[in-house]
Amino acid sequence: MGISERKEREKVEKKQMIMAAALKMFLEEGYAKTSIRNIADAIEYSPGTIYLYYKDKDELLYDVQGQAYIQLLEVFKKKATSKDPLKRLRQIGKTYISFGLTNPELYDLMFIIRAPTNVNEQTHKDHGKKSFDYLIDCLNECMAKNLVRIQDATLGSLQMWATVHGLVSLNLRCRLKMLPEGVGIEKILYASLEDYIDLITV
Amino acid sequence: MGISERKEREKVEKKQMIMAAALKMFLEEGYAKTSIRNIADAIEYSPGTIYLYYKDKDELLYDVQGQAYIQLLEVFKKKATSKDPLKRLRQIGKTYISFGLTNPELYDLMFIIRAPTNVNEQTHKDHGKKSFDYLIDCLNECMAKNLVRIQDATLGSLQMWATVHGLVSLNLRCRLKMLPEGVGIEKILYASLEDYIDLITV
DNA sequence: CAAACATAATGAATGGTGTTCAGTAAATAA
DNA sequence: TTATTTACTGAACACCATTCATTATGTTTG
Repeated sequence: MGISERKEREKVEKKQMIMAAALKMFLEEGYAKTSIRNIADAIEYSPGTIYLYYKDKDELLYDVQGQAYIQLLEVFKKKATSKDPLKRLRQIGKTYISFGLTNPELYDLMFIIRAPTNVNEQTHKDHGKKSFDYLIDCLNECMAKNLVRIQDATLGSLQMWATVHGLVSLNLRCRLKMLPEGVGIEKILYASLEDYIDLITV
Repeated sequence: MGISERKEREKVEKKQMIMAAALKMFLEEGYAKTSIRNIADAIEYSPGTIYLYYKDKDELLYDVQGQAYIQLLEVFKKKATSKDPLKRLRQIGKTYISFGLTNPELYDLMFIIRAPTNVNEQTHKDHGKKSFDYLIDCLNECMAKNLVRIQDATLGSLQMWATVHGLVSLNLRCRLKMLPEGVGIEKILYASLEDYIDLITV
């Protein structure tokens, strides 16, 4: 009997439909301003239905975060492909900043906001590791070729990630207003990254 | 007639009383979980009264943020006082990380969370600038003595701030779970800072 | 085919939230 | 003493996340 299979498929599809609607609304209006009722309205179901597929609003966020991590990794794999590991390191950094600048709401969901009750550490452990490993691998290659002044790839990756995340998140939260005006903030962020990579190169 | 003066004083005192209660509860329970009603209960006034002193919950946050910036600057002035600018730079970085680790909720209020409706850019422009200038001055002194490989003090300060903020905020949001376990996260943060300063020193 | 069962969806109800505002009480001025 | 200003109240409004008894639909069994 293929009925239970079909039902299973429909269930998965409906869950994806809910997630897609939620993601769209999170990006357009922000997580906080998107209510379960709004999502229910958008997909033309009652609020209660959403709770048949997601335990609570947090759970919905975790799913969206996982999706976002996949997106980020895909962008890395598309944009940071130079054979030269040092060039690739620059590409990774640029791609990350560009990702944060062009998808501010998505970036927010992934790295900045806090779910009302908890954080799903597993989401970040699992998905986050893949992107982080992409950086570690690149840095390891740089180290093997003696291109960078870094002893530990993990520590070096953490430092570079902290730098770009710091830049992006401070900008997203309008905490860079004390910088001299006139010059475009985006230019400054990229320049700061370039400087950082110049610092670590031999 | 000193009556209006007294009234003015009482008004200021009451506002401070509200802010103190709010700050206490923000730190204990977090901004989101603290309701105007809770604050009103704590100070034994009705919810409506709070709106006589603060336009909305956002405004209350801005006031708390201003207070927090003052605190941060005071810690800098107390803990980062070495005559040697390079040592002072290390002290500033350490102090910042320590501030974020020991006051996670306060750090959250200042640099991570978003007020429901807006961000008061002026708060960060004004208060933030003072702390940021403390860093710029230090870096300028390092540059004058040819101690660091940095061309632009503002850009250099931004980079260093991004690094420490990145470290602290990623940790606060449990985004460092992919790091090898066992080693204390705090140690790693401080080590990462040390590495960074080693990088920029001549 | 009809009855029994399983699944899916509903939507009102609960207990919260920020915010407003007509009404009241107290302090001051006339 | 009366009038006026000021401070405060707390019920009311429109929302929120979440729950759950009820209903509707689809599937299986006798």
